[in-house]
Amino acid sequence: MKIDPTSKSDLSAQIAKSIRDAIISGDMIVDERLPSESELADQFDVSRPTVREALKRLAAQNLIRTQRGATGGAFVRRLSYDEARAQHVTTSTLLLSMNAVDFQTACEARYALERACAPLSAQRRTPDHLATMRAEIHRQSQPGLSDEGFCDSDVAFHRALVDGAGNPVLSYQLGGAVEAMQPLMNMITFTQRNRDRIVELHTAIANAIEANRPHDADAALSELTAYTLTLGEQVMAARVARKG
Amino acid sequence: MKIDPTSKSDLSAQIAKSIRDAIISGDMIVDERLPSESELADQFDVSRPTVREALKRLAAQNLIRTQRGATGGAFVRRLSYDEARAQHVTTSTLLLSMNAVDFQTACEARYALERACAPLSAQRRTPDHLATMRAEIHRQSQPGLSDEGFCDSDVAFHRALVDGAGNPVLSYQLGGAVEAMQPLMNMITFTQRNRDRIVELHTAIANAIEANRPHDADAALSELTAYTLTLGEQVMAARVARKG
DNA sequence: GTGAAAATTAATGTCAGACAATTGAGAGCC
DNA sequence: GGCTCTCAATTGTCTGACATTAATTTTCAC
Repeated sequence: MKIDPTSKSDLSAQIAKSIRDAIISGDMIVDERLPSESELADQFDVSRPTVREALKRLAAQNLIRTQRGATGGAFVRRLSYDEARAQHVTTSTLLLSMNAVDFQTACEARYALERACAPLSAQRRTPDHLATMRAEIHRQSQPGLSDEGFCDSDVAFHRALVDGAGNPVLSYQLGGAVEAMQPLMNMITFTQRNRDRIVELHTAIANAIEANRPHDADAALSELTAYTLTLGEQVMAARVARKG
Repeated sequence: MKIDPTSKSDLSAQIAKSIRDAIISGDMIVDERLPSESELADQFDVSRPTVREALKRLAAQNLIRTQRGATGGAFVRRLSYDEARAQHVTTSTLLLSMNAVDFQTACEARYALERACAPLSAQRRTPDHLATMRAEIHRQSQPGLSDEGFCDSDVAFHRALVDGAGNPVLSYQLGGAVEAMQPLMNMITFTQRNRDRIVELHTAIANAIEANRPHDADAALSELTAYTLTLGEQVMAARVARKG
């Protein structure tokens, strides 16, 4: 294996790319062991620290895991749904916080995605999913619940709704999106929101899911969208009023 | 700043986490310069190579960029939509290829997501989006087009549909999903598919988007979903037949 | 005085070699 | 056979050095 010395990018970036390509293309399979750091250093004709930097890049993307000891080394790692979702949440959170996304855009995206899986959830949710939704609704109606607790419960409720569709790929995609956006939306709206109203809408959603009435679920989600948007506008108006 | 020496994880992982938290929490803002590697080494009481491994981890997640030279260093990087989507595509591709996702599940997730934004696209698409869709349809109907070219065009068509919703957050979420799944689906189905049929369905979608008829767009996408699922079943049947 | 060339400097990028820590495997003993 | 002990392989970390890059400052010819 060779590395292009005329390339502008770092050696460690090139080596990481080379190995990443091998993994993505299927040349290396899950749990396969990579050559040791010394061997890689020889193969790529670089020093061991450079190889290590490359391996750390891959580790940061959950592509490999490393083990110390005699039979240790770096191994191709199976990316689990949970890890993938965690990565998705991190990326989405950063994207939103760094790009001044306006509230309406985030809100629209979040509910558009969620409504995509509500019909499937109505059709296939297990009693477990439904029980989780009911439990979270109950938690949300406790007066002593903190704002953080309410937000967590909100995320858990919507996650149960998404998981109810019984499609892990969908759960990964939407779960990541909802988990990233819900806290941001709660941070904006918690000053203005009426918990009773949200509990009411959540109950409507749960009822529709329980009765396998996709259309009702969609309608309830529409109302929740509209209510959230209204909250956003109220917060904006309050901010303008304070400044003026 | 200090690092817990009793923790099981690597020093470089701990340092990376510490800096990452500072960025996510907003303690460090975009384009802010991190201390130099030597300074970080002093602050965390580790050697420079260890700091460098930590920085490479962050670079792999597009959280920082580095610059050489006198005024160089590591800077907090603004995560762009394109980079975020690229990361999302990479993660999704890996997840799908490593977890033996069955065709039906992937197909269902992909079209559920796409149908979520079709109504918005019908309402808001610009002439540009429509022109892109028409151009890709035309390209797909050229007899000389290679399988790879057809797949690329397919992705471009669906991406235009998603972008037509005019919501960058939605484009990031769905674009990533579609771009990751479409090639996999094409890889499976290209032996069986009928290009004319796909062009026909794409045209129906474009017509519905042009006429702002969300319901028609949804129906056409449903048909495309059903057709794709049929293809998947045919491929499976063919495989069984070969083996038996 | 001014402008271009050269030295300075501060930072990342890379290398070589060493030692520490961990862990599985096999030898040796009972 | 089962237990312990040593050993060897591998990753984790450190030290110190040099190379490379690029902005800044200085020098010096004009």
